[in-house]
Amino acid sequence: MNLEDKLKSAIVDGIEKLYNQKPDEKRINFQKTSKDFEGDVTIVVFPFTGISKKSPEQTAKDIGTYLKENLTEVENFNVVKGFLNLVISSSFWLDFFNTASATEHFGFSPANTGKTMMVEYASPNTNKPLHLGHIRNILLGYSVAEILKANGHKVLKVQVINDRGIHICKSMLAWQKWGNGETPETSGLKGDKLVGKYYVEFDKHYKSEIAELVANGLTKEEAEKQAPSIVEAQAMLLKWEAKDPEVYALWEMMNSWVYAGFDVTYNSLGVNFDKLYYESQTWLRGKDEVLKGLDQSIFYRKEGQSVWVDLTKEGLDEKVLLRSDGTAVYITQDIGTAILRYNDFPDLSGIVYTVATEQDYHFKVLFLILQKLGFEWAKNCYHLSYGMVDLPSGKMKSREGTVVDADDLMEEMITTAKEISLEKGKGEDNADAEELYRMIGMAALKYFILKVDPKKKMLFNPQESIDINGHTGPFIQYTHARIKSLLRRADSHSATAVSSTLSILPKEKELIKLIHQFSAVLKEAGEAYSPALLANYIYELAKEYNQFYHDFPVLKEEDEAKKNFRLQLTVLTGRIIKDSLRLLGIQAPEKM
RNA sequence: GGUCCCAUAGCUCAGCUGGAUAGAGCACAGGUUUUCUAAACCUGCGGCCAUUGGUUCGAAUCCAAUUGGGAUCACCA
Repeated sequence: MNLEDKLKSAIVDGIEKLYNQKPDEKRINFQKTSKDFEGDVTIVVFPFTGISKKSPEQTAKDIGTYLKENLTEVENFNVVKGFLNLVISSSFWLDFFNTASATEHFGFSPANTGKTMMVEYASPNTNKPLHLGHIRNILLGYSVAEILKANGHKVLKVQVINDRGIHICKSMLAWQKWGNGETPETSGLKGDKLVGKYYVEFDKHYKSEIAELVANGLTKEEAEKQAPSIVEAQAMLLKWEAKDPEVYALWEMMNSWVYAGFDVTYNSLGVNFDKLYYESQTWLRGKDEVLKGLDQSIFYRKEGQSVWVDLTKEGLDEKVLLRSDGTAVYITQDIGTAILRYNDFPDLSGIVYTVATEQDYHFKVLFLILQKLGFEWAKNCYHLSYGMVDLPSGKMKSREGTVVDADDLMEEMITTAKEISLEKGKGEDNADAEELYRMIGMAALKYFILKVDPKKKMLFNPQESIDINGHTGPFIQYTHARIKSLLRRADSHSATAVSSTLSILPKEKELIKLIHQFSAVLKEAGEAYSPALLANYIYELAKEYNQFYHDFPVLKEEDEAKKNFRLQLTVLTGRIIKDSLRLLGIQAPEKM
C-alpha cells in the first residue's frame, strides 16, 4: 500500500471519528507541499469544513492531530489557512528507498497484466522518403509501446504500409518514362529517395501539362483531369489492380527499393516492428462487412447504389462506405483491417493508432462504425492523435521543398553533436567517439520531440530548436554519464541497506520523494499514452540530482553510513534515468 | 457554414482530475572549479495565464460568449 492510499484511508477514518460523517473519498486531494512551508504532503481541507462545521484552520488541526496520533508515517504537521502540511518521517522515506533499491526495475509493473496491446505507428506511403512528421509519429508510437510494456502489458508493434494507390503509380510511371533504368545501385541513392525523386518528377511534368492545357482554354479542373500524365497513371493503377504482370513487377521492384531505404531510417531511429500490414493485401477487405451491415440495416443505399452510414445522430455527417460501382473507399479498408487484426490476435485488449491529428474525424467515424457493426472491442481502440510539426516558415509542404527529410535531419543532429563535443574539448576521432556523437545527437532530437504533449502541435526551428544544454536529452544523458563516472571510482561500494534511523538532509529527501513519484508517473504515462509525462519527469530527476551532486560529496563523505546512503541514492537515480531514457528510445552513454 | 483542437515570460514548453506568491529551458546580465565529469551549479531580469462574463470559500485549470490561429466535413487516400 502506498503512502497516499494509507493517508487516504486514515483521513476517511479520522473524519468519521471526529465528525461522525464519512467524507467523499474523491475529495481528498493531495499535493506537494509548497517549498515555502515545512512538510512533504499537503491536504486541502476546505472540502471537509461542511462536515466538520468548523473553521478550515480548526478542521485541519483536528485531522492533523488524528493523523499524527494514528499513523507512524506522520511525524508532524502544521496548518496554514486551510492547508494541512504533513511532515512524513524520514524512516518512511528510507524504508521506501531500501525497497526501491532492491527492486530491479523500480517503478516498472512487476506482474504481467495479461493484456496485449497493439500499437500501430509509422504507416508511411511508399512513394517518398520519411520526413520530420514521420519522426514524431515513429518516436511517439515506439515510446508508447515501450511504456505500455513497462506497465506490464504485452505489446505488438505494427505498421501499416500504404503501398498501393495512385501515388505509387505516379512514381512508377515517371521512372518508366524518364528513369533510364536507374536503380539505387547505379544512382547511389537510397531506395526511398530514388522513388521520391520520381514522384517529384511526375509532379513537375503534370504541372506543366496542366499549365499548357489551361493556356489552351481549359479550366483548371478540366486540365487536372485531362493531363496525359494523370490519365496514364490512372490507367496504370487499373492495370495494377488487374495484376498486370509487367506493372506488378515494376511495383514490386520499386517498393523493394523503398523498403530497403525505410529500413535504414528505422534502424537509425532505433525502432522496430512485430508485424507489418500491407495495404495491397488488405485494401479489398471491409467490403463484406459493409454488405453485412447493409443486410442488418445498419447502413443504407442511396441513389446510384452507393452505401452510406448515417452518423448525424452522433453529431457527425453521412459517410460513404461503398461507391456506386461497388468499390471500397479508404475507411472501408480500415474497417476491414481492424477486424483482420482481431482475427489475427483474438486476445487483443486494444489498438493504439498513432496517426496525425488531421485524422481525428476519420477515427471518430471508424470507431463508431465498428461499434455499430457490433464489435465490442471498438471501444478499446484509441487514436493517439499527435499535432503537426510546423516550421518557422509554416507548414511543411513537399511541393514547396520545405519538407525536413528524416535522414538529413538525423545526420545534421549527429554532426552538430560532434561539433559541440569537439568545441568543448571532449571529442576524439575514433569509432567509439563517433558512436557517442550519434547517441547524443539522436537524444537531442528524440527528447526535443517527445517532451512535448503529443496532442499539441509543435514548432520546429532547424536553426535554433535543437539544443544540447538545458531541458534536453543530452543534459539527462550527461547526468547519467556523470553518475556512472562516479560509480566507476567507487570500486568497493557494497550495497548494504540504509538504516532507517539515518538522518537525511532536505536535498536528499527531495531526491527520494521524486524517486517515490516515479512509479505513478510511469503508470500515468501509460494510461495517458504520453511519453511527455515521463520525459518531463526524468528531467526533473536529473536536475535534482545535479543539484545534490553539486552541493554534497558522495565518495569524499567521511561518515561511512552517509557515504553508503549517497552512493546508493546515486545508483538508484542512475538506474531510473537509464530505464526511463530507454522507454523514450534514448540511449544512456557511460561516458561523455 | 457545421464540428473538433489550440492560445501561459521575447522564444520553445511544463503546470494531473479547481487550491497557497503561476514554473522550467533558451536568450540576456552576472557569479561558482586546488575536492566525485563546468555538457554542471547559483543569482538576477522577464507574466493582466488571449478578452469578457459565469460557477465556487478559491479559476491558468470548469462553463458560456468573443477574438485570433489550426484541423476537418469528397463516390480522395
